[in-house]
Amino acid sequence: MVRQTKENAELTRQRIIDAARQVFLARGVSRTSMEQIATAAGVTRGAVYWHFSNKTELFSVMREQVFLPLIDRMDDNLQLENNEDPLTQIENFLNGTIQALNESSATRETYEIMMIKCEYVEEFSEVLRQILNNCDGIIQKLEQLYQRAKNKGQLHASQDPAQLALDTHLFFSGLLHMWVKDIDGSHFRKRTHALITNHIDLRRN
Amino acid sequence: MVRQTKENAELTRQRIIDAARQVFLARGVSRTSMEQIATAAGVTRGAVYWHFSNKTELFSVMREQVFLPLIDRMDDNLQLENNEDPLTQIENFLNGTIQALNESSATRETYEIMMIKCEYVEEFSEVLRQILNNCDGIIQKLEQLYQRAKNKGQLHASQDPAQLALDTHLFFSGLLHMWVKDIDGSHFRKRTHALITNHIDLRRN
DNA sequence: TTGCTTACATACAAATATGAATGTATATTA
DNA sequence: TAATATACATTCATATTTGTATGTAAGCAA
Repeated sequence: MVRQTKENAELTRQRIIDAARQVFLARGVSRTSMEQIATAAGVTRGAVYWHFSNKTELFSVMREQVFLPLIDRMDDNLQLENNEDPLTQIENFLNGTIQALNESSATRETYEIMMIKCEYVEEFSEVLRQILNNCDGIIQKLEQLYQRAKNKGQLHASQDPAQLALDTHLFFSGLLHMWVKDIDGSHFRKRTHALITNHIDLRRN
Repeated sequence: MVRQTKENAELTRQRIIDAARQVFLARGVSRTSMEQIATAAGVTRGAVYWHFSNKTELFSVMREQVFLPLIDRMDDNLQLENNEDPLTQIENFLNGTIQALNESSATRETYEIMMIKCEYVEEFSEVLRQILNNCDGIIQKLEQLYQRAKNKGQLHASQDPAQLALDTHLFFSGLLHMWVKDIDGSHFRKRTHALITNHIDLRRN
């Protein structure tokens, strides 16, 4: 095969991205060579370099393909609505994200790569900054929801929405990390739902 | 310099470890070559290979030098005592760990390397397993302390020690991750104390 | 003081990875 | 349908890195 149609080329491109994800997952981003990605995708390095200028760009594309939709979804779930029950909305947001991981292997794998199979140095520090920015957004929205919950009398009077938001965000961060790291011992993954319920119930008046 | 005395050799060894930590921190573990470590330590690769058989071993030694004492310290802080105030003991444990990070740059740097500058694949997956094991220990001890707190009436009756322990562990995991990632913007690092206080106060009856 | 060992430095061989250059057959377009 | 651009494969030149092998001067034990 020498020259493909546009559509086929697009398929090849996607195959390369998927192959990259698999090799990143198995060998870590740094140890992965373009040759390994090409082989996994059933093409040569020429094809990989045709579609992506280098490994960093390929990584970015792979990441954004999974993360941008996920962030959108999270934003949606955290959107202020005329909701009678903001606390449950937060709970749903947390559960929804875990559900996304359970449902999509691409999402799961990308998360794992980003958390424990990638070194955030040089070009990759930029990614870290993006992640932190995204965290800020989530924290803000959580705070607004907690404020609403407070206004509706769902919280104890002494609780501060800003602090609650940070606490929930840290809980969620930790949860995602443990979820990802607990690969075989699914004894942790199965508990997530109870953990989330418990976390929210701690706040309920 | 060709042949050092035993003491000097030990100093050289330690210089290599310290140099490795610096280069790991700046370039990530994977991208770091033995040559770079040697140069940073002011020796040649010959010296590095004489003291350590390869990069993985050097990494392990660097890690254990910081982690084993830290884990010991954490264990101590979580030890069951005839303490009147288990909740405060947990609070002190959390604060103590953050304090260790603040006080020792080696600890801080090692944490940063392990969290965002290291890929957990192949030989390194073993490290991940150790970390998870250590987490289990912490969770168990937290649970015991929460049980004591409950017996003493420090908690609300509805709260379950096991769930609280997990929640605190996730909070703490997330806290450490954010603490490490929030390198420049120390706006987060400064809030840790308040966050910890708040987290514990959420549980107080 | 001799001989062995240590604590490195230096040199070597092999493997691996990268980016670019070039080749080429086929889509696509004018 | 001829010209051109595309979608790759192949080849090449160049670093890098690794582990080991060898060299060597000084420490140390007898």
